Amino acid sequence: MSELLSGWKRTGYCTEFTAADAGREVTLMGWTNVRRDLGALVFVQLRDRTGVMQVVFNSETLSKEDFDRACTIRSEYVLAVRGKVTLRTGNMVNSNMKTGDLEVLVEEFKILSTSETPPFDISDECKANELLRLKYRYLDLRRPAMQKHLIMRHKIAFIAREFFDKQGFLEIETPILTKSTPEGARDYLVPSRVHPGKFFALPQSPQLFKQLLMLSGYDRYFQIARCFRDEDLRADRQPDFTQIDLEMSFVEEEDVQAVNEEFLKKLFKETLDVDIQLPLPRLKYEEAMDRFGSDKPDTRFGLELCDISEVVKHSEFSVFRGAIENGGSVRAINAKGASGSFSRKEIDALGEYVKTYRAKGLAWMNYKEDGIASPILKFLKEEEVTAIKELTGFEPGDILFIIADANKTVYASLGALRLKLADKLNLIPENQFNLLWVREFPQFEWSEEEGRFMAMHHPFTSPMDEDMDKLESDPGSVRAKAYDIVLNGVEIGGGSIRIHSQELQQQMFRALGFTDEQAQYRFGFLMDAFKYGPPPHGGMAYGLDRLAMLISGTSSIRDVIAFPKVQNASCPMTGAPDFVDDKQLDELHIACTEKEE
RNA sequence: GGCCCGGUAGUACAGUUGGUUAGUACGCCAGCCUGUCACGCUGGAGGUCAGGGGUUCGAGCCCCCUCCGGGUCGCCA
Repeated sequence: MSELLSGWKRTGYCTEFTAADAGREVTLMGWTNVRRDLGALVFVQLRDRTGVMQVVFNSETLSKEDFDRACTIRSEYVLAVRGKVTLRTGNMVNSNMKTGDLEVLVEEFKILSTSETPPFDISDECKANELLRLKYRYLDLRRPAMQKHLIMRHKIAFIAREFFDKQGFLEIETPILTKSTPEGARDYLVPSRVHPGKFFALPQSPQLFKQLLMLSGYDRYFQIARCFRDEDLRADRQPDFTQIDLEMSFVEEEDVQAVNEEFLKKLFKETLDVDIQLPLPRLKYEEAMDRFGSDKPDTRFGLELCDISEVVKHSEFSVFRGAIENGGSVRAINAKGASGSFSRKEIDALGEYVKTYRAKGLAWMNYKEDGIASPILKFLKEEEVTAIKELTGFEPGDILFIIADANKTVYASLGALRLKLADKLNLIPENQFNLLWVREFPQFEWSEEEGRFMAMHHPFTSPMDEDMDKLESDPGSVRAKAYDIVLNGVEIGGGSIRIHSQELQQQMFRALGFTDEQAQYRFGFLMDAFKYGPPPHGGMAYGLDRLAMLISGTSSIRDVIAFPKVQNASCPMTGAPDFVDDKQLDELHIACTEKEE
């Protein structure tokens, strides 16, 4: 059935032609988007990745045999048509189409491929559920919206390569099969055939290799690097994803940030024609948490947090007093003018919402025209209410939401509530791109599960100079030379200045509770290398997928990945992961303990 | 692992209080049609109501379990 090209060459893409081409003989190739059969006249919209062109099969100008053949054309058939570009006039013009003033009158054509009826409509209006689209991803990718996303992703990667190349960065590949570094996320493991019982790990990031490249003297490195983390998925998280990864030698924090600000400026100009003002705002971690309850604050709107602990610390209301006495705090968000925006039922729903973040409850005060309505008013003294009003700017027409708990819980729940409120109150402006740096992250994070401090960024991050002496005496208060780049409340990248002193690195491993033997076993190659003159260095990495997602304006990372995985980390199209032959397992020295029918 | 939402022709949905033969639109198939462009007209085919179990005279609808998808908390150095 499929005909061969036999020397036919495509003149150009479907949308490449204009009125100036009228009369020109052209050859177009593409997929049948829409067919309209009027009996003795058949219209087909021919589609390629640029768009569509109408081609016309006329029974008067084609042989009967050819016209009958044209009548067999169906959706998604692949055609090659030869004919004359012709102007459409009068009501033949379709002003909704880019090529609506043109059509090609077919003189000769080939049906290069036939197609079964696709399981869903290949168009942007298609509402088929995502699982079906992912099962037939190759068809889903024909939709203009998906093509637009992948083209944008390409553009971002291309701009990155162009920019970093011009800045003297070398793109150097690092291994995909590498050594497990269990400090971070779970590793994907690959069994070794030649080393029974031993495993490679897929890289969570090229971190150690890029540091070694600095030691080797490649003082500006970058890579568009595939990374793998065996953790649960989210709307903005895939198990295999791509980083724009870079590292620089002989630099401090500001140097890394300066180069990257220029990159971001270029990126937003060339993708969205948005002008980014430099330098970008810088926010300390502590301030970000205090004001926004988040280390990746969305600064496109207000609703900032307000600490009212001081004025309620002696309150008779035991929930408030208790939280403070236990080392926590009481904080509030004043939703200005939102008094009438929430029914009692909706407020209760917000209370349920914050429980997701382990808050025990949500206190609120609704300042109506006739006074404050609030379930907690009876517990508060008049001067406490007055003080709260003063601190938070609480006025008639406002609603105040208050959470009292451990700081971690207060930040998480109020930070989430802040986003929820902004969404409900339509406070988030469109087409605004707020980029900012968050810096001075804590070096360590206490892990209840492990019963020890863990590196918040990673174990190779340098502490801040002024906190160096507290590494052992007070690890919890040590700040790191670590920074994240945040766009509209999404962490799109992060990095740090690394430790380049062998002694300090050893001290760090000890602070993290590793014995020297454990450190040697896991990171010995790095420690060894550091004996040979590592330069001061630092860098960062962007999540390319997230960047593409935000720049494309979609809310799912799957929209900007050609072949993504679903929530249980499987691929509906290939069926991966899947069982393998016993023979393969034998060769890998793996005994299979679990197998379904 | 927890919580929330969802699963009905190829697709998107409707389906009343549990009650006769499960509907609508698009798509598909056939016929007619020379200017369509959301083509039109006529006719037709198409259902494991996710799967299993239960309650009931009777289940798409109620209950339980399982599977699958989405969101999220934990997790993600």
